Amino acid sequence: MKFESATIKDIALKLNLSKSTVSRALRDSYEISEQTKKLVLEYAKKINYRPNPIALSLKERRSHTIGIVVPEFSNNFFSQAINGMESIAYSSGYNVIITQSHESYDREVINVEHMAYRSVDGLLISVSVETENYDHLKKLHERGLPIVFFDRIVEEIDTYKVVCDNFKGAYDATTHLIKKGFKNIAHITSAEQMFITQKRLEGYRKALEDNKIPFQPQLIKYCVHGGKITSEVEDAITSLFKKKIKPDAILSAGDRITTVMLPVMKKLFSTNHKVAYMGFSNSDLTDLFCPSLSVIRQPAFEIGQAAMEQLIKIIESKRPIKEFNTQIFESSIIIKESTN
Amino acid sequence: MKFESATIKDIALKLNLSKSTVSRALRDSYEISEQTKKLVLEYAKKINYRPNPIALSLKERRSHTIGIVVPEFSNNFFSQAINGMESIAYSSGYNVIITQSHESYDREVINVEHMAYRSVDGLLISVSVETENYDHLKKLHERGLPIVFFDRIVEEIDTYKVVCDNFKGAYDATTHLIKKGFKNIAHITSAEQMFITQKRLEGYRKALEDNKIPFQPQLIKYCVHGGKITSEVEDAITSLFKKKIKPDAILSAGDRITTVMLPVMKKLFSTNHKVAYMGFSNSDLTDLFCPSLSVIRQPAFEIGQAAMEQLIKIIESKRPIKEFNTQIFESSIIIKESTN
DNA sequence: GCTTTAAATGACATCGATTGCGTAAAATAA
DNA sequence: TTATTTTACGCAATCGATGTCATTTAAAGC
Repeated sequence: MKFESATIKDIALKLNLSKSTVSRALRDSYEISEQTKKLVLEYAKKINYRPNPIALSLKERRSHTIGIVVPEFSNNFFSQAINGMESIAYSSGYNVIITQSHESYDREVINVEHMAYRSVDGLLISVSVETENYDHLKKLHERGLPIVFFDRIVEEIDTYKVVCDNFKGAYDATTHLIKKGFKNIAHITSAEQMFITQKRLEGYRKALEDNKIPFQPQLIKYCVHGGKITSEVEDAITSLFKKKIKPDAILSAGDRITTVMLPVMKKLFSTNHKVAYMGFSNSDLTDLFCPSLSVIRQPAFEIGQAAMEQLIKIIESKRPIKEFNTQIFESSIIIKESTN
Repeated sequence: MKFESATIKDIALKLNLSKSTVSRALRDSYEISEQTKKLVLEYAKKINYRPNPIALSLKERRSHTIGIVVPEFSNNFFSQAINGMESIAYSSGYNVIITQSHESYDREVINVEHMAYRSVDGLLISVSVETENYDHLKKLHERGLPIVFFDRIVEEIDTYKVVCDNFKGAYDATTHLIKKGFKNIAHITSAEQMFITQKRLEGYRKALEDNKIPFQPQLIKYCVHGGKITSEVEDAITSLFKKKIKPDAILSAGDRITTVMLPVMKKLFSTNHKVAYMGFSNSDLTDLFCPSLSVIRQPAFEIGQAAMEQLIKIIESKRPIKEFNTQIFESSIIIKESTN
């Protein structure tokens, strides 16, 4: 099955003109007489002519398409960020292609390369939890592909980055828990090597320190798959509650971990085990939970917008940009029943 | 900023060969001597040569890319369906491009046309709630673009379709509510013109009929934006509870409506207003709700897989396919506290 | 009536890769 | 030795659109 489209050649043949003339008429060139233009435009409309973007991409080496790679869009933070990106892209005349890495390094490499070699003018990416080697991105970046990182950024590649103040988010949340009287605050977080994991941990530690609560390493649990695999969260929780000093509160880093943690707790402790919960989450549904969940919410839409704006700036700049900054957005903590 | 890649020409120039020879060597043609092949392959590897997919698409009029258009991927049904589609596409050597219509007819038209004219070999689509005119799809379909519909299908276009048994889903859910003793079962549903809305309503009515419960039209409320706008759900609920016969149960059609309905009820009736809830939803979080939610769950992943399989079948078939069928999957009802 | 000049249009190369056809050189057959 | 076949490669067209550089035509100038 093949999908055929009208081309400039069809118009030229029909009207007994050359391809060049038709092309110029369509682009409203001053060199073409009004009469001819009218003729061409009318016929083009009649046969529903559309320029073939593939041919244009080949010629112009531009596709007006931007690639987005996120771990998963069932994660609300990412789907909201994508909405922000789309809003900017569409109003700037760009289209958007989206793929998921499913937290897999291999899939991320495939997607990134497919997009790069397939035409995108630039790339917005939040790396997978597995990604520790950045060669696939470095290589493309060095060869001139504009890249902007958001949320899960790669420190060692010098370009624009857009993140949330993860330190402060975790600091504020931890402080809130401390103020509520919790002393043994566990922190279930994502893979250790991730930049945002480190920042969140720092915020957590600083809050403890500022409140003169000793840091207990055994209260920190890493989930190497970012909570994608339920059992890792289960293992983390099990091992936390095996210790003689049991946590009275849990701070979770990441949407996935937050939402997986709750059913796991329910499953493990059928009785009303009183533990406070607080977590990073952009889900709209946490209010409906039992108990309703206190969360750290990130301005995902705005982060997406900012990242897209920066990327388009790079793409459209005439000369290579040398100075890059990192935009930092504030998250907000929303207090509900789970930390009472 | 431009992103430059090595081309066949670069290799040809360097090795003093013609482009054709290089091309054939890379494709391991029998016409090329082993020696030359080795030379070319080695140099290609050295400079990290990749064929330019844009040029290939132009030439072959095939892109090995499939377009997916869904209303929103924050809707779990769609994100799960997409995962199913990706799994099949990747293992068949296709890449996938995804866009959201955001339940907007205009955006859907733009996305569909962008994809069609941009290169996709085929299209998987679930139409937006606003879409009542199908010309944008008909036009492309008539011109030979392979299209497969899933979930929100378009009846009047003759191609493969993959859906859930919406009639049965609604029938089973309503039957369950009736068996639990509920008599005044309201049905809050999506836009009236949608095929799945009609089927679900039919299932609902049949269940009433089979149980000798009179159908009350005032218990049916349509949300023309499919619940995307909170106020429409609020209005629906308000008007339901204004009547003298108040509903004792609500059956909601659609993920969005289901999850919006609950906070709205909470907001409108702060006291413990005892109403049973049941709804179509593929969210993983409904278990955490207060009360945990009885749902009709659709096999979204499998639906996505099936749709992609059918599409690839059309794309790869040598001769036009004339006979199309509609695959129907069973949904399952999961009983929790909200219908007790 | 012949030259200059502007206006309108066409021919052709280009972007990167593929491919049908043609052909020089080498190998084989007669 | 000459004729034929095989091997190994190059040329050029193609896909759709753009842009440079002619070229034609007509109007204006002398």
